[in-house]
Amino acid sequence: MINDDSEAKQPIKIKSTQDLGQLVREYRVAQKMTQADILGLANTGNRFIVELENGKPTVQFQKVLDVLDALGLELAVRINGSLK
Amino acid sequence: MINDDSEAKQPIKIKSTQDLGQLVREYRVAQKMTQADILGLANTGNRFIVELENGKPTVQFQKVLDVLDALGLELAVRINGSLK
DNA sequence: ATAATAAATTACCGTATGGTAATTTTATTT
DNA sequence: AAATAAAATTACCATACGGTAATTTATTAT
Repeated sequence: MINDDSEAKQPIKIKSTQDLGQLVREYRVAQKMTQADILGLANTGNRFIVELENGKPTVQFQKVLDVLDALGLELAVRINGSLK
Repeated sequence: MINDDSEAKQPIKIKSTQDLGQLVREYRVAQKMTQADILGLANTGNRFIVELENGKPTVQFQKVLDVLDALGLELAVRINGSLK
């Protein structure tokens, strides 16, 4: 491999629930966690994880926060384009 | 006033929907926008804005993105504590 | 290939979202 | 204080979220 530690450590912009789902899945997999692992930590059902990772637009905000937290991720709001 | 430009330009961590609502309201007011202004831009009803600003946990994710966008804000995900 | 593990789909269904629009309450302005 | 504007509340209600749990499909491992 060329670059062992290729995972970007910078914040990743979330423009859509698609972005969100993709990020969650990638990070979960990178962490070698299963969906079931998260179910327990985030207190949710399998349907939610699947729908979240598939980019469902209507997932509830707090539940997303729970899942992100279970993954060791956090959300931040910033001014458009700042820090690009 | 002691510090005229006191608004932090750094990303603001969102730990809860309370944080989110507070931030949205503060930023909206700072921008001298009314709730009604956002209704149009974000294609939503007054109920949503009120509930969002009041920290309702179950607001739908995509709608939140819409409102943030209308305010010129964006969401980012980062690793817990990175950039603290 | 088989077995085992993980992910996705589905049905059932109680509950809650959120739009609309009218009304009330609160805040701001003159 | 009156008037104006903004924010919040409410009722009505169609839509759909999301838990559970079983089933199916896909992926990984032996």
